[in-house]
This record gives sequence, C-alpha cells and structure tokens, in this order.
Amino acid sequence: MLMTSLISNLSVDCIIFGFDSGKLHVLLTKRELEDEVSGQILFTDYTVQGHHVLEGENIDDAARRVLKEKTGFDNIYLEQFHTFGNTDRIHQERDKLWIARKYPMVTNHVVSVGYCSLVDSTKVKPDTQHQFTSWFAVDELPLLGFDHGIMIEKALEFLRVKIQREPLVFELLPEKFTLSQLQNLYECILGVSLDRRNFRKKIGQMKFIIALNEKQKGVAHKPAQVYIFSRDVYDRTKKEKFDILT
Amino acid sequence: MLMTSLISNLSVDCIIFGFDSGKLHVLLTKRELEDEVSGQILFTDYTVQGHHVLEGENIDDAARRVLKEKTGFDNIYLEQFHTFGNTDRIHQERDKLWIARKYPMVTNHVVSVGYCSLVDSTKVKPDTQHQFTSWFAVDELPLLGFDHGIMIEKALEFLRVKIQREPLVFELLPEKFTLSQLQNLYECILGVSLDRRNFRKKIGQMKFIIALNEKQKGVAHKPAQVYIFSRDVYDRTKKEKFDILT
DNA sequence: TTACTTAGTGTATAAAATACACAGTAGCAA
DNA sequence: TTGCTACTGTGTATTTTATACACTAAGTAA
Repeated sequence: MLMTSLISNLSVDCIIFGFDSGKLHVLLTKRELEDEVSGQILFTDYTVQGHHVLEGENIDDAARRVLKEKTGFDNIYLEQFHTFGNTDRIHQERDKLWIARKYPMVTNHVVSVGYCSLVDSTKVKPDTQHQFTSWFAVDELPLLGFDHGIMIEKALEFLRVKIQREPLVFELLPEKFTLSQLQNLYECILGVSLDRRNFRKKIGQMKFIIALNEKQKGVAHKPAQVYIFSRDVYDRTKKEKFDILT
Repeated sequence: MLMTSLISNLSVDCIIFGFDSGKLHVLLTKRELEDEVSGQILFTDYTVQGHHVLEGENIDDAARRVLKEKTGFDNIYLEQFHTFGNTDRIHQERDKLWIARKYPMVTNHVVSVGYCSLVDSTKVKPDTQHQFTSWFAVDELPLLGFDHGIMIEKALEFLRVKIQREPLVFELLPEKFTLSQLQNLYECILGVSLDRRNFRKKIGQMKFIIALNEKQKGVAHKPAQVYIFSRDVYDRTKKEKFDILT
C-alpha cells in the first residue's frame, strides 16, 4: 500500500453503469456506521464509488484508480460528466458523522468530479470481489449517501445524450450480442419504445454492426443471430452521425 | 473589498463567447509580467477569465462572480462544461513565473472548473470597462496562457453540441435580430453553410421565434424583418427537439 | 437613374421516418 | 410426436422531412 497523501478537498466519484435483465443498473457500495461504544448500527445506506484525489495525481487517473479497485477493470469506458462543488453537498447528518469518523482530516467543502463508466456487467461479479458492492436497477435505488442521487441522475442524463452521438452502448453489452438486446438497451436508456422492423432497418445501414455466422444457444425459442461491434469499421466509416432515434 | 481567503488548489475559468461582425469571439484578458528590477516586460499573452474559488463559496457562484467582474452582467447564460485537473496543466515557464509572482500561496496542482458563458456582445464594451480585456475571434486567437487554448477548444465543442439541443443561440444575439443574423450565427458556430430558404422554412415552424412589426434601419439594402425569441412560448411548445441541422 | 447589396419567397424531387402482421424455430411439457 | 410458448425475422405503402434551386423587392449611395 502506497502512502501517498490525499487532497482533502478534492475527490472523484464514478457512476458505474451496467445492463442486466433488461434493466440499466448502477454499482453501489454499502455504507454502514456503527456506534464506537455500543457497536450498534447507526445507519445503513449506499454510495457510488469515490475517493479523494491523491497528491500529484491527475483527476482522470484518480477515477481510473477507483474504477480498477471496484471492478478489477482498467480499460473500460470512463468519462467525466460534471463537477459537484456546492458547499452544502455534505449536509445530511449521517454524511457528517461518516466523515468525522472515517476522514477526520477532510474539510467539509469537498469538490467532487463525477465520472461516468460503462461496463459489461456479465464480466463484473461484485459479490465475489467486494461483498459490500452490488448492482441496483436505476429505477429502484436504495437510500443514497451525500448527493449521490443527484449524481446518478445527472450521469444518466449525460448518458442519454451521449449515446445518441457516439457508439457507447456496446460498452454495456457482451462482445457478442443480439439485435433484441441492443434494441432493449436503447429503449431502456432512452425510455422510449422502438419498432422492431424499423430499428433493424437502421442497424442494417450501420456497417460497423456485423452479423456473425453464429446463433444464440439454449434459448426456448427461435435463436437469434449474434452480432459484434467493430470500432475499426466505425472509425473508418461514420465517425459522423450516429442516430438511433430521430 | 472582502477579505475572504481563496482555496489554493481550486479555480474556475469562464470562457465567455460573443458574436460580432459575423464571427464568434471570446473574451480574453491581457497578461503581462515585468521584471521586478528592470521593469522590462518578460512576456505578454492572454488568458480567459478565471479566479480561485473562495472558502465557503459554491463553484457556480465563483464562476458568476468572475463573470460579473469582467462583464458587469449577472443574469447571463453560464454553464459548467469540463473540469481540468491534470497535474501538468501549469507547465509553461511563463505560467510558473506568473504564479510565483502573483499567487505565491498557490500550489502547482490547481484543478480548474471550466464554465461556458454566452453574452450579447453589443452589451459588453470591454474597452471602457477593463482596458486589458477584449474580444478575439475564435479563429484568430493570440498566444494563450496555461491550458486555455485547450479550454476554449473544449468549450467550443460543448457549444456546438449544446446549441443543437437547446435554444442557446439567442443568448448571443441582441434581443431583436434578423433571420440572416441567426442563420449566420449557426453557420459560424457549426462550421457549415445553410440554404437560406430551407433555413427560413424551419424557423417558420418554430413558434417561439416571433416576427415583430418592425424592420431593420439604416442599412444600405432592403431592410430585414426583426424577430424576437420567446422563452415563454418555447417552454410551452417544444421543450423537445430543437434541430436546425439534420 | 443606376448600381449595389441584402431580403424574401415556392416548388419539385429525393430521402427518411413511420406504421403495420405473419411465418419461422427452438425448447419444453404433455 | 404433438402442440404450446416465446421470441426471431422480414417488406411495403404512406407520410413526413430534407434538399436543391433562381428570381424579384427594397433600401442606400453615388
């Protein structure tokens, strides 16, 4: 463990999204504070993954560090989306208690840079790695610490805008996916429902979504064809324009 | 002058855009460092408007404070677009000299939150107010301090994306404007050229762009009709969808 | 009065979005 | 083996939207 000191008024928070069971999920860590004397649990809630920036550390690197620590992954999509710098960010009693106990050196005006990350949730098994970290559907969030509810909302909005301009959805899917999965993912993030035939017509025009000679297996219905996304082809063909709606 | 201490590792920078003579401009302040002994000028360059966040100050308020100070305005469009937090942001010799002289208490890892602001440049006369502050066309920028070149580029990109989703362009125009001005502004920000008839057809569908019973005056050609933007009507009619391209 | 400059307008064609219904196939259970 | 379930996969007609394009109008200035 490296003994680098942390910058007391600067942190990063990673909103890590995954897609599973037809729903968008976010990775949260359980936070539980016990009374120092009685051992009684004072509160339980959840937070996104965050940490203070270290002395001499780039903020992007701080976010990558947090991400690596929680997911084990390194090369996944990660992008800054907003910085939260209100003085009253830490105003709930339990947040103050928590900080007083865990981070006594931290001032109470902490500015936090929010990062949005997308992972293939089939690859992240939080249960086995971190027993206090688990996935929650974004429409069924538990009690959240600090201003993390606002952060998640803002990250979602960022995502909704961004996926209409860039091919980010593939970060949320396994390497090989079906068109129904893809459509489902769009519908779920954008909160719309799309016509299957028209959706497939559009996908058909995107040369960078490539059909494999391979079918789904072990499903109790007609097996779907399997596709991959080729960033290579994407970069070469249509860097411009990536519209699934309109 | 209030004696509030500033947070040494946290600042805000405002990229203030204006539109004039058919070009997008950015407001910059001249920075000149003299040798303490000889009085000789060591360097001259320009920076965007920034300042450190004060103790107990929300970052949005810090940005508003900077904006007010430089433009005299309070209620103009202002939005955070990116946070710059690399450790090597301040790597040029002249930036180090400047900080050593002017802000000796400041550490060399300063995280800066970038804000984008849009003003009606006919209302801001920097000459009279601040003799070191003036407008520069974004395609003819002078030598810039710190990482402000990157900041301006990033702010521009933010603008380009944003104006296609929200009616921000009107912030850059006088209250009353002509359709040619509006079209010119779009062309200039997006770097495209638009067909006049098609452009006007589209504008015609936007009920929140309202023709006045009034014409341009004092121009050496057919005077154009004058329009206003009604945020009221906008809010009521199409919060959704605001496309000038496609 | 003429020249100059920008404003203002309509139509035909091409492209894109939308709406919509039925047959195919794998697994499973009776 | 048959039938049920559940999801896959496909084409066309219609409406809407985008695009391309050229001439007259109105004011100023010389």
